Amino acid sequence: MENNREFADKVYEMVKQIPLGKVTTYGAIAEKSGLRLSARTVGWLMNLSIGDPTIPAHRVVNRNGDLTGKMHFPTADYMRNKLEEEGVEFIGERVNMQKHLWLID
DNA sequence: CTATTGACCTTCT
DNA sequence: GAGAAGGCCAATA
Repeated sequence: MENNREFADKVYEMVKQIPLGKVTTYGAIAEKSGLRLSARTVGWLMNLSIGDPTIPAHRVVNRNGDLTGKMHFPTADYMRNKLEEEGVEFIGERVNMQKHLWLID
């Protein structure tokens, strides 16, 4: 059935529900989706999400707050620029998780 | 169909 | 505290 699809669906749903000026982590999404040890798959789905304006993949960062997927974006500064534009504070090359880390309810 | 890689995270040594 | 390995899911060659 659509069991495997459920994971991707949940990931997309949560990413789409990320409030403006907030960022989340792959682990949080993976864990909330039921795949705690499969954070990598989240990234893969995000990669496929590129091209979908409904999925703000630029708001998804890793546990370190580093923009790991910036290289997969149109431009390396796209992610950083977009987040800054939304009001996200940056600490060097990392996002201020302590302030903008959004956890799923 | 098998093997390798990839936007990660956790745990052991 | 730092480093290395394992684990999961999916896509590509």
